Amino acid sequence: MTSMNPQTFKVACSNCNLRELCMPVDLSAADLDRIDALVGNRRKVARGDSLYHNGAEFNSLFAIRTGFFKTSITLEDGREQVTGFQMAGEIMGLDGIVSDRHTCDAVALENAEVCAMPFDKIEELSREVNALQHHVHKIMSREIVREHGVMMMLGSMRAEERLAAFLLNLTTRLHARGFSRSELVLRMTREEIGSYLGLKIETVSRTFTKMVEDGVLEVKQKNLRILKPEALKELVNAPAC
Amino acid sequence: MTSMNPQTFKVACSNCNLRELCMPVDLSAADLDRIDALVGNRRKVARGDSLYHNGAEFNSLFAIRTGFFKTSITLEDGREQVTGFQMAGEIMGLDGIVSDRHTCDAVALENAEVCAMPFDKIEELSREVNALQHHVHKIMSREIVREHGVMMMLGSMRAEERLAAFLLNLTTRLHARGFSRSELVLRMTREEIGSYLGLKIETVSRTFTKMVEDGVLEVKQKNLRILKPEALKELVNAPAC
DNA sequence: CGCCGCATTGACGTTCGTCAAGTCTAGTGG
DNA sequence: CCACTAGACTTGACGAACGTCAATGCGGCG
Repeated sequence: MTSMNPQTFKVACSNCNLRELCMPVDLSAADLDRIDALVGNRRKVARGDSLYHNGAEFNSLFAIRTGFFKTSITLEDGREQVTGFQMAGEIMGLDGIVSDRHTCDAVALENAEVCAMPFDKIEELSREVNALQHHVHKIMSREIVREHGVMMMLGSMRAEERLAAFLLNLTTRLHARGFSRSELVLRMTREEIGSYLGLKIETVSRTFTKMVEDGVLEVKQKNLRILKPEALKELVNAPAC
Repeated sequence: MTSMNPQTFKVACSNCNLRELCMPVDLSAADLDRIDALVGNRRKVARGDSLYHNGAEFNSLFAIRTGFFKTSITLEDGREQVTGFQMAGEIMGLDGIVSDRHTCDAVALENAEVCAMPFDKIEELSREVNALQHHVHKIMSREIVREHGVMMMLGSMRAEERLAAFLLNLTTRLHARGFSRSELVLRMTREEIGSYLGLKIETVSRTFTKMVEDGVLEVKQKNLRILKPEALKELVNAPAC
């Protein structure tokens, strides 16, 4: 066990390889040091465990260092709606600011590590570091815009368009992290994809099958290869989702 | 024309009756004065006109003083998705922060008046007034949580549930502004309701008709009366949408 | 009055959900 | 090493919910 986590050196924003994705660029060395101090502690979350859940006290935002999460809300009758999938460099927990309590569940879909950033410290520091202040605003605005895209998917697209938009979104984000544009491994189940897209698992499965028959995709379990990216794009006239 | 707008006195946050809805409470008189200075200029928007549109340069957030808006995004093929309806005291334009451009269209559904608040001034002042800083964060977080509710509606609810959730949401917000809980006037068309709820206009119409037949609603044009609020609530197990 | 936009209603079609059976894979334990 | 099992996924047959198309109603306004 001990050998699994040999890193005893301090992992700071200043030497984190996700910095461009996560934190503002163009900071002075002094400001960078102060931002390092934001990161209270790092925390491991095992696959299947939750980072926070609906109703829990909100204290911190979380930056994902490694791993993959889903966020979801659940109705009283048990219906679950996945509201998003998050990967390395992305920020979680924004939903908790308004009421000092988290309003959704965040579950790790693979073993993950996050940086916890106490929100009162973020507010304190962003009064002094303008770039941080604006960055926080941008992160929240980006989330609002992302959700507009999801609303467009759910409200106006048919099953095949939704799945195409979803795959293009995933590959775009993975490519920004150095992965292939054409090959990816799904970290979520078909059911979770369906919940996110407002479709039942059978419809997700059938839509994958149709895309394979059309020569657009290769599907082997959770491994996907996109054979015709332009065909996917044609299925979606969407803006930036 | 001149007699239609006789108010030549300065309308400031400090004497605005929407203050509790719009701005932070518990401010010192001095801070309130500074917040007054945020409101650059007021602007009238006639019914059918747009406050901003997709692609336009982002400078300001807008607080609605009077009137009613819709925001929407449009695909290249013309499909429109209404992303929200906004009423007095609510803040518009958050989508523009991330890219310095607005990413949706905001159209007045009735004659409206808004306060334009230059965003750079908001950032400047919120470095000094902590309550304002936290308030801005809360507003953005609240919008994110609201959109989670919309995703739940679009992804997991049937037509009747969606309409019930929509009506309850409207009456709740109207009641917070001093209007009746049981009577309301729809400012939007059936088609706009449908776009927001991911339904076609015929389905919206039929669902209204069914609710009337069930004795839940009275519908006369855009005038609604809710006869059985508990029946509406039973249709929705939703959290806070 | 007559037009126009919005809304309603009916008949019918399509998409997606439901139900049920069956397959595949990974993991477990004999 | 190989049955056995559980969970995830696929596939087919069928049905329900919603979309589409078309006709009609109805208020408001020039």
